[in-house]
Amino acid sequence: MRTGLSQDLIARVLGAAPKYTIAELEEKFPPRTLPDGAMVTRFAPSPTGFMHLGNLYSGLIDYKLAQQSNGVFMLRIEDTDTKREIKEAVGIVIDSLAKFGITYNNDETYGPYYQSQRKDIYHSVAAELLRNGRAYPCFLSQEEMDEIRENQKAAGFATGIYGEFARYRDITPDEIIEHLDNGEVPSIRLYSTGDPNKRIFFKDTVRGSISVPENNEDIVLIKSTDRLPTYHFAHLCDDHFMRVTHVVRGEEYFGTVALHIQMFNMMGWKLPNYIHTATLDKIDEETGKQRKMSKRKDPENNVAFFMQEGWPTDALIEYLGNILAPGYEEAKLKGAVKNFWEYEMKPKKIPMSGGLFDMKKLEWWAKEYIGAMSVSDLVKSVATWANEYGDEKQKMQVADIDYLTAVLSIERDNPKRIRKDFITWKQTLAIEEFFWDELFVPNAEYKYNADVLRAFLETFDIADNKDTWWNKIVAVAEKFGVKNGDVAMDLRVALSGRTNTPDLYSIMQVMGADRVVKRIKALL
RNA sequence: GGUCCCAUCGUCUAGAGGUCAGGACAUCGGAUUCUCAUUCCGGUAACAUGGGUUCGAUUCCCAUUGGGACUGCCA
Repeated sequence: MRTGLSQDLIARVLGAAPKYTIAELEEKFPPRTLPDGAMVTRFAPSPTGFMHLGNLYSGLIDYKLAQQSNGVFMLRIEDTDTKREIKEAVGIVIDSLAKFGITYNNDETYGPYYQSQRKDIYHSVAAELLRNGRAYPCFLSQEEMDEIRENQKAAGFATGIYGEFARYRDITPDEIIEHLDNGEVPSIRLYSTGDPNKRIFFKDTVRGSISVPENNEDIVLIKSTDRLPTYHFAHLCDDHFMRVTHVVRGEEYFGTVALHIQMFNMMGWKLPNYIHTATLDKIDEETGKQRKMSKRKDPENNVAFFMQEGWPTDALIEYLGNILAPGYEEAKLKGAVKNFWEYEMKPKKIPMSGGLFDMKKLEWWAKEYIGAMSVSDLVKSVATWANEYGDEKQKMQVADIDYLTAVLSIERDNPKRIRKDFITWKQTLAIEEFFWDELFVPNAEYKYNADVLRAFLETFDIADNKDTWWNKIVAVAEKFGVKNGDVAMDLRVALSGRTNTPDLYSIMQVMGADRVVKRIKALL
């Protein structure tokens, strides 16, 4: 610990006098009164322009934990990196959460929720640290730091500003004033007294007891460039004053826990529970090796991709839910719960090893999910998607809701025989295209038996029930000495242009007599 | 290089000091069906390696190997 700075100097160092004392902040953001066991969590993305799967994954844990414990789930925007900020980004996050049914509760009492608007809080805490000698103003320039790092690397030392490399660690008030008079803006650094030879122990909710070396780096608390806090300092201030009980974050933060514990201890604040989640991986198509999902190479890493492609958002929730709460799938298959929200996840069971994102399994969840939908819900989902994301063709397909409903009703009446070939809204429309004359592509490759088609047409009556209809097909087959299936195939291809379709009778019923006759005649 | 985390079928996982190591997806085979999709039945498939501890280890400990994260005035 070093000698603290005077109030005047603190005001000069920070650019302005701090607005609050710690006691005032404690009063302004009182401990929450919640039922026992209630968890307070937050989803805290930095607005980088899009939401990726990892975001959704950890946000889902946050939300679920709060939801099942009658706690509070907040959305906090970590917009302290002014260099990388992107305008539309926050809207994308909010919109994505809404689409996945994740709602947050940003109570005014604990706001504001944009870190860029919480400067007063950070500066007030920093002032306290400056006052009691736990932090100091640092005037190291970017060039100096680069040089220090290069030298450290060359000498084989750990990089960073610590010990002898922390040149301004013991700067005196007079020297500070000198730099200030010079027009320099300092960063505020932690005055670390940690000893890397000593170890610090903590409990991670997922990984259990962990021991790491103490932190000895004089990490930056307040940046000189914009006087905004770094992630570490914002984490300390925000998660304390927002009264967060469980901090869910990616494992990339694992290495900085020692620092965070150090800061919480320094302030005498209660450490939140930490849940460090594993990254979502995929197999690289080129190398065949497992790796972290990447923004550049993997379009499916962007949740916007799933919405554009029309994946049922709930299916994605189910899939992700089963990953973060192993056992959910079994519970659902057994009928113990209806959906992920009903399943109680155990924080301790969140997997700690990297999971491969498995598109095949996602497809399965999607098929199951759509298979369980009512026709009207299915129609609604498909139409809503087409109107928001679809092209002209897809919008046309959903224009006539009655016809769309008829098309999508095929093979959905028998609960044991629900077709499971729908995966996404987009793909659903695509495989049904032949029902629309504008999109129907006759099959020119297929060798039709014109006699069969002609014979079928002669007896065809749209009013026939399925048995009568089938008997007529059998009769045609006998007449020409071909198999029943061959007749059906001729008709199938004639009507749909495809060799694979759902129930033929249903198709004809939905298409209507005119369309059936017209398409067959076109081949004669 | 340093610090830290992880390791059960192809994938996601369950599991306990003694189990035929269980499930799901994928895959393969069979039955049903006018094709496809369904549905039903069945099969293949795993405890990374080496040392300990123990009557006994895949389970506990150590090492090795492999994978991952971090090592920024980014979060």
